[in-house]
Amino acid sequence: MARARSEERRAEILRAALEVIAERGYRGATLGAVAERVGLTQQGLLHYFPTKENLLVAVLEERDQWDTGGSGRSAGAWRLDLLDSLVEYNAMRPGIVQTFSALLGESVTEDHPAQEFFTHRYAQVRAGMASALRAEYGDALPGGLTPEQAAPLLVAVMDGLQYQWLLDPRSVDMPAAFRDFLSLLQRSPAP
Amino acid sequence: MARARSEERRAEILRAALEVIAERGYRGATLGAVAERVGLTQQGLLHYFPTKENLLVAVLEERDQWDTGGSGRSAGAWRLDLLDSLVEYNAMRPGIVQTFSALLGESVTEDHPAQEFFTHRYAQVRAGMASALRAEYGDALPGGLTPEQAAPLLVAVMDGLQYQWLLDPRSVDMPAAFRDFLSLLQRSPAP
DNA sequence: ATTATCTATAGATCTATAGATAATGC
DNA sequence: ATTATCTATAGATCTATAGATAATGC
Repeated sequence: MARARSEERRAEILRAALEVIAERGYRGATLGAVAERVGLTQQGLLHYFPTKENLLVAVLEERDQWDTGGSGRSAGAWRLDLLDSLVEYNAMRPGIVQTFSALLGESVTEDHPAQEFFTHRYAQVRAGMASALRAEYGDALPGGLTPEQAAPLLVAVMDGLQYQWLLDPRSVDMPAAFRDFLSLLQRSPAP
Repeated sequence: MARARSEERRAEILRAALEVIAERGYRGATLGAVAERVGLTQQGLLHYFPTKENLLVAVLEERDQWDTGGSGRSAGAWRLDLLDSLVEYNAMRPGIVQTFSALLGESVTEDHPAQEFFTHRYAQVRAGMASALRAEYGDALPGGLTPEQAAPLLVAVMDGLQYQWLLDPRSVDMPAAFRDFLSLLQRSPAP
């Protein structure tokens, strides 16, 4: 029972951390703000996550697990037809998108604790996208591109659209724009 | 002469601020670190920029001027054939790219002082890209897209590639990937 | 015993204000 | 007079450690 309680607490804290990071980034987030959200003192929170960096790592690990579908499945296993719904789903969760967009932005600064996470993750995702593209369209894509060439573009579009959408949701229809990009990757029907 | 000295000083400070922001983001940057880089005390720096936010605004304004080519020309006037060289040029200035990628990331967090800058800027850039695309390719792009639909994708690819490249320059050839994207926008030659 | 929280607090920083001092321009 | 810088410092925070106290599990 105590174990269950404790894990609930950790989950609550992670949820609160996600929110606070969305609002202020990792560097701007304070342990006190996270603690307050779950009704703890800052020192009480440190009982669950001994350092601030520790808390961030836990947030990232949770995301990793989410991406791999909870199972041991590698994060590289994407299916193109599901990407669409992923983007649609993200458009309904601005909070999560904001958290990871803020972290991605911060991660390019020196010695940021999320740097390795993102570097590793993108390498994996690019590889996964390439194989998904190959499965769907074969080796030859429009513009003479290979799946390996298209993969980083696919990832870039997803990330880039998130920033435009977060900054100005009324001007950018993220899911529609993403579908537009996918249609660029299909052989245009013979005119 | 005093005026000239003063403006040199301001320019030095802006350059230093750009560096420090690249290294630690805006929230992580300290006035002390910027001051030290130009041989001033933190209080001495405040003589030129009375608040930290003031300094950031000056950095953004400088960028705006850079984008508009120094003249009064609006930031919306892009030419597609120059985008290529812009990306190539950026690939040689990781510092600048890092500064603005870090700021873009932070700007999606609450009340960030660069939020308005980026929102406004992206609206302008999307419009400019759309008209550049129309000038180059007419109204009908591959995949059945209009220039207005392709514009946000173009911007997204540029931004997204920057993150992937900054995180892992050896795995991502940013200029090549960008050219790949441009080739998707051209009508594929009849097979 | 172990776990969960709290109070107290050390030790670092950070921004910004106040006011002094030196240097420069008219 | 104005401009450029400095020292001193107020006032806020922030992370993390130490150690006490209460609650829970065996």
